[in-house]
Amino acid sequence: MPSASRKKLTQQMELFNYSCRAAGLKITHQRTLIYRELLQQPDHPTAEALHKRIVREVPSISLDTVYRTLATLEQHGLVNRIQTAESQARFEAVIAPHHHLICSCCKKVLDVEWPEFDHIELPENVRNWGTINSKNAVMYGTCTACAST
Amino acid sequence: MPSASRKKLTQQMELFNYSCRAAGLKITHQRTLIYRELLQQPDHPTAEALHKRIVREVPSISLDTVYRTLATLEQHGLVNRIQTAESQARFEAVIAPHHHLICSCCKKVLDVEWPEFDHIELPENVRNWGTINSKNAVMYGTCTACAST
DNA sequence: TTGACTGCAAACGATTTGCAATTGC
DNA sequence: GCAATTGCAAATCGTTTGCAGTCAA
Repeated sequence: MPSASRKKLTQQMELFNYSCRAAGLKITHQRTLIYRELLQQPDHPTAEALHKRIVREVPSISLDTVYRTLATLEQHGLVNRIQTAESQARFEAVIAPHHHLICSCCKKVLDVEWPEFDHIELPENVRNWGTINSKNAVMYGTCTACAST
Repeated sequence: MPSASRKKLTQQMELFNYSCRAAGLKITHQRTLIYRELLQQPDHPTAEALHKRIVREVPSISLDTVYRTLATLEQHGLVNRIQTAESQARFEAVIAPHHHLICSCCKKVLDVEWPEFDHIELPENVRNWGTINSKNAVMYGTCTACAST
């Protein structure tokens, strides 16, 4: 790993530790492993995929803990759960607002920024509905890799 | 039911029959019931909710059939599956492009039109990713009903 | 020390599936 | 009549939970 990204990772982990303390969460070995792995994986892994990777380093970690940790971190806004039409949920570390591009074929999820979307006004009738906390765009299609096969 | 909407329903059911035939799907009593119920329910029911309602009319229909039918209709683009962070999937008859407003509290899903969104250009980097078939916006918030309690 | 966290195993709930009977075309 | 579809029951799969031991603070 280039030293620049290693440094960034360290910073993000420090922020994670800080957020945990602020939320009253203990900083356990497992939580650290899970969050670090999530930061390093750009591919929105499922709980199972995450577990498989971490087990290589720490064979004793259990899948339940991965699930439980992700749920806890999600509750505290440190992790996002992405529900697609697939059976399994996917996760990502919360970094910056962005949107998702999902390949209907291989189910891979790609992050995209879309400032034009972030800035447009909400539809009118939303106002009397209540308060919006977040809005998100999801695009479905076929990626070039799948299209070429 | 006012006669106008009854007439509309009949039209939609005729379209359904037509689409089934076009897709090579047999028009069974159960499929008709399920699709009609879905058309009449504006609240994006879950498979179970749908089943509960239909059982009143036809006690012999099984939950499996509801699941199977929804999956079949979804494959043929007659029904949309809406996956939220909830455990259960919700369904809607495909009518016109629209977007979703989800209350984080009561989990109810409301349809909204949002032509401004439909018309904005896709983010740039999407073009080299592949082909987009559809795009959809989801907004999360708290509805006034939940906020007032 | 002490309550939060973990691993284990068992439970859970939504959805799917194999099979024999039934039904639409 | 034949293939598609259904109902039934059992299986599956992702995820959650109870409990006793362990660990961070």
